[in-house]
Amino acid sequence: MRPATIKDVAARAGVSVASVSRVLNEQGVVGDDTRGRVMEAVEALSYVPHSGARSLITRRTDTVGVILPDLFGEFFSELIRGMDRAARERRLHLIVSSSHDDAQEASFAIKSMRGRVDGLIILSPHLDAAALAASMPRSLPVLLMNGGARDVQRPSITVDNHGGAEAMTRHLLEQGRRRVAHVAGPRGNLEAEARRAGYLAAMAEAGIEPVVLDGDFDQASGYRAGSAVAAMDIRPDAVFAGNDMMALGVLLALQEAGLRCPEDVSVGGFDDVPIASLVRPALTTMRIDIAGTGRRALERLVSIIGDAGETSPAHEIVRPQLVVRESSSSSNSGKSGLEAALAQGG
Amino acid sequence: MRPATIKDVAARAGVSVASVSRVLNEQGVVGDDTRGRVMEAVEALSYVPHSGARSLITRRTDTVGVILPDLFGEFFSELIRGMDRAARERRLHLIVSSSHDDAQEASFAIKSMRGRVDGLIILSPHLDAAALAASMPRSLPVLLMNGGARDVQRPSITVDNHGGAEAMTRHLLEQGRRRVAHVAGPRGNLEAEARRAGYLAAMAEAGIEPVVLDGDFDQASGYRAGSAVAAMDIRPDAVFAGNDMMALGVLLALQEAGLRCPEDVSVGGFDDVPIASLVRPALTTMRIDIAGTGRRALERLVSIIGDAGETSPAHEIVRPQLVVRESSSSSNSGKSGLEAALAQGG
DNA sequence: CTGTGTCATGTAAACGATTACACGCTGAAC
DNA sequence: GTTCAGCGTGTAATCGTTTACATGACACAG
Repeated sequence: MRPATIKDVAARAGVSVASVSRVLNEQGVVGDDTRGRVMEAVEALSYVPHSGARSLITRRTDTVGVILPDLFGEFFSELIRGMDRAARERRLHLIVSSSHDDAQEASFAIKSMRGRVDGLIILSPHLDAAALAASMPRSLPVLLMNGGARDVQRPSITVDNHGGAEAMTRHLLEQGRRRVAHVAGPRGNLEAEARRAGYLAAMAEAGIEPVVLDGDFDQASGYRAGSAVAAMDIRPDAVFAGNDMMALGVLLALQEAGLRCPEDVSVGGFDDVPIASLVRPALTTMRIDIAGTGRRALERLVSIIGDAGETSPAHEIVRPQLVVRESSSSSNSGKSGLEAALAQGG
Repeated sequence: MRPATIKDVAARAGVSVASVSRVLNEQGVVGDDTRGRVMEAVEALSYVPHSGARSLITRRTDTVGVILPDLFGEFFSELIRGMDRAARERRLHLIVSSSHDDAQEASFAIKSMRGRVDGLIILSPHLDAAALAASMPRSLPVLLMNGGARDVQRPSITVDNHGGAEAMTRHLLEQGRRRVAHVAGPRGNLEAEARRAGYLAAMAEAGIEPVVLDGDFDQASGYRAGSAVAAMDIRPDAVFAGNDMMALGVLLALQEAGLRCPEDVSVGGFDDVPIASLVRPALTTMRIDIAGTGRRALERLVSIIGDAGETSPAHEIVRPQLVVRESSSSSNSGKSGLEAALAQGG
């Protein structure tokens, strides 16, 4: 039994397909009588318009695509949640495609989405803007996040990673720490590079020799870096990890090595993922309103789609905010940190 | 400038649209010469077939929908990741729609996806199977997860929550604990109910009076329950939380109250979300291969779509596996737990 | 009674792909 | 020299919508 078409509905209601269409789209004038009979028929046949046929003629799909890197975890799930909410309010659908580790894979994903979405949000922390741009015809509305957006002539939303990293490094220094080490994210990841650069800038400003350890944004690499820190001859008294997940790994390694945080080594992260406020000691970090940023990204994409070609390459910057918690504040009672954690967890 | 159509490609290549279509779909015979010229034209015009037009005639959208509840967090992001991978391998797209708290909202989401997907994976931990079934015409392939799948006549994948809860409770009892409390998930959530029932069954079997505290699957509610446990006159010596996030909250509250885990109170969770192995003490839990289950769900949906109507209502059960970590094993050295954590985190 | 404007509805032409069928050509078999 | 098979290609019908335009009914002014 094939699904009902608009013709079936028209036949059952004893009207023309045009009237059915008018009722469903609430366009043009329709008599009350006609409307009623159409509604009844739609209900009875449980009719749903064929989206393909519709998009064929309207030239819209009411769908937007989201291209994500492989790194999953709390950051991206929060981001998508924000986008999803905003999309629903606008009656848009969201096609997601994750796990794109290199530019080539991402490029392929973009190609496979063209023709079935009205616009695209691309999160590509890897450079290779050229490759990306190549797979995006100018006609396709695109909003870039996380990356070399300034290079491509496209609208974007990026986090001020450099400034955030500077702020965090300065905070640790202001707490009286001197040997502040940095656990960097993966090479080639633009966000990681910017955070590293911000750290280096702040250290240079303070006239202190920087110490950078390698990591790749996941917890295990943070753990390894933390162990390395604990074993150093001249042990750092603070660690700024390139993101929260690595910071958690660092915390664990320090604890494991018998070091107290923040007394022996204070720790800072980046992102403020939900779990950050829920570990002990609660993690000092640079907060990004992740879900809000996702929502904002979708809203901007929608406005770009609406403008149809008016792709003003406006580069919007999200400025992360320092959130001081126990892991970096020596004068902190456990209680206050805990209450903060609880408030956020709810 | 409108995007190129198959006609434009045909014109540029000097062939008919039929040949272009044949080249692109690798169907039927085409001469090498023709093929080459079509490819060239496709490239030059950066042509992408219009998915709507295609789905109109082929009656496929090559897209599957996923309906999620509001509860986000690591569990669902892992699940989606598994689905996404499997979908990509099959050149399918994934439309996700989250944040559906009640059956009515979910029902609406299902309706809005009909007509634009070939099939649907529905995660609805809330009952109201009737409402759901109503919004699903039999013609639409559906795979149910998490819930009252057995009631509706539809294929499903569900976790053996009852058995898992029994196993966990027995494990805690076998460790010599007697006053094992349970932090239950939200009322009306079928998974939560099953886990509670499993706990009650195991306690009855052991002839011990059960103690159930209310929670709603998030960390904050676990924290509240943990605080309550710590303050009890006859304090429980073990807590089985309905999921890992609540277990983390319990751990925090206990620590806060100055109780040691596992010495004073041992703790068990459910799900084995990635973070579970990465907290201290590492969390004993019932492991579900979350990403693998997501993959499996997608694969089954695909096979249902393929069978076209042969909707065998096979109810597949995923059996969680007990993973003992520090939070419940008194004879555990910190080191071994840590190594396990590291191995998993990588 | 005729002309005109308004309102409700119907008719039919798009939209861009797939594919059954028809056609023309070549070469082999008789 | 005819017939036939097989290959490569083209023609045109079809999918289910939306919407510009045509149509018909009706009321009202002249």
